[in-house]
Amino acid sequence: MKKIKIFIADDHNLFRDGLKLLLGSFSDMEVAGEASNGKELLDKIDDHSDNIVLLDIDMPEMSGIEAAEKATGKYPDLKIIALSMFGDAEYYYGMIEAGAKGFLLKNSNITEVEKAIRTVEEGGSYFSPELLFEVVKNIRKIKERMNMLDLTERETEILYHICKGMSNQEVADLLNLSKRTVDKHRSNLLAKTNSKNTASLVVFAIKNKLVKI
Amino acid sequence: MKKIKIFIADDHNLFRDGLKLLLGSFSDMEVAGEASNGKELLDKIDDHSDNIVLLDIDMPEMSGIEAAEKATGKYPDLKIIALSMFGDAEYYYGMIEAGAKGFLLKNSNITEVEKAIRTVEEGGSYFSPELLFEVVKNIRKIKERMNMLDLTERETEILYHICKGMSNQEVADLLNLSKRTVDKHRSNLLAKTNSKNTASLVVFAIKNKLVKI
DNA sequence: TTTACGATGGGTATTTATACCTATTCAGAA
DNA sequence: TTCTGAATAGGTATAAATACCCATCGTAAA
Repeated sequence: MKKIKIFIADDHNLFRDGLKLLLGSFSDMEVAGEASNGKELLDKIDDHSDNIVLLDIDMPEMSGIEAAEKATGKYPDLKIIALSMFGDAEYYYGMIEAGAKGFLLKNSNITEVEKAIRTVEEGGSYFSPELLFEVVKNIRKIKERMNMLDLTERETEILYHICKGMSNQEVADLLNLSKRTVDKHRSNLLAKTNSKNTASLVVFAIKNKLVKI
Repeated sequence: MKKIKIFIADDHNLFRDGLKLLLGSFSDMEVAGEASNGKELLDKIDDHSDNIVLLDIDMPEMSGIEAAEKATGKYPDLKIIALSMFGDAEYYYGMIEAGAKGFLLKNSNITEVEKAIRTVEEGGSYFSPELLFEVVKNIRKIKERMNMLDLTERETEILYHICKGMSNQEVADLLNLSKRTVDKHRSNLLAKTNSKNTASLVVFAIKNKLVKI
């Protein structure tokens, strides 16, 4: 009997080890490999393109989404099931775009994980119902985020430095620009995000996860 | 043989189930109960005061710290081992104050968990070495946070309005104060939070949950 | 009953942010 | 190949924020 080979990428040893044991109860599955971050996943994924990958969204070094993008870029047939905590519903679209075939909450039970693995293994898709509910609930927020998502690279960069507490002059010196250029970018940021001043701009940036704090 | 009874409180089914299986490999331990949030833990903890509780810090409804405080208030001899993700080192002091006897990262392996359980069960304390390292690294930040916690009511109120995007003049009009008074409060806020301008003040406020966004 | 501190507000000065206007260059899309 | 838009930057002006100085009043703690 051909076993379903499963690869686990999660930064928590305890979680990986526990999941391994849980999956061990299914005689037709085996955990073929594991990684504690996205980089490691990419290094180890060679010749495993027929595997199921259980991929944690929230990992250090390289986020799950970034890892998923690169992995499906390399192996388009790779079957990725994203694992996320409750409240990470906003990463849903990112993961779908990155080619994930399934999306589970860590709050799921092993039966749901089993169902997801079997469905995806057979070429289908599986998305946790609770998560879909969350997504629908947050759809307005997501739309707002999409509307504003047309910040340019430069604007995003400058927004980051603003949130770090730098003045326009300091940002200009750092990036070898004229202060007037930074002024202009900052004005455009206010307009695009519909903010009236620095304070509301920073709140907007954090609320919409444009910057990490 | 008297078994070590272990209670697991974590909001992720998968994690709980996995941990249960992992602990099952030790013949002298048994998982006597579990809860998916702090409230449930408090409801179920009755007559289990001799147990070890593995308690996740980050839970919905009632945080791990709050749950730990209430639980040790009820059962001072309760042996709590906190579980946290990397980066939650700032909750270290809160958990210690709440009476936790141990602190583990979810990144630990089962051997370390076993060691922690046995040590705490025998009346000792166990703290993950990586976590202690993190704590030392973040000690300056923690001090800063402690220093700033003495924001006055007025300052907190004004900080809130600043984060809403109001100028000093607008805040003054709203609260029937002189603009100069608001100026002064704002300066004091910058000094107390060690921020250099509005942007870093807002980031600080959000990061330290002084305002909700 | 001093003493400390929060809340209030004024004087003055500088720096920074914000709002309009303008223009050039360059790359990619239509 | 024209055309759009991003990135660059200057002129000018006002508004806002920030940094020092200072004082008064009331309350609560030492």
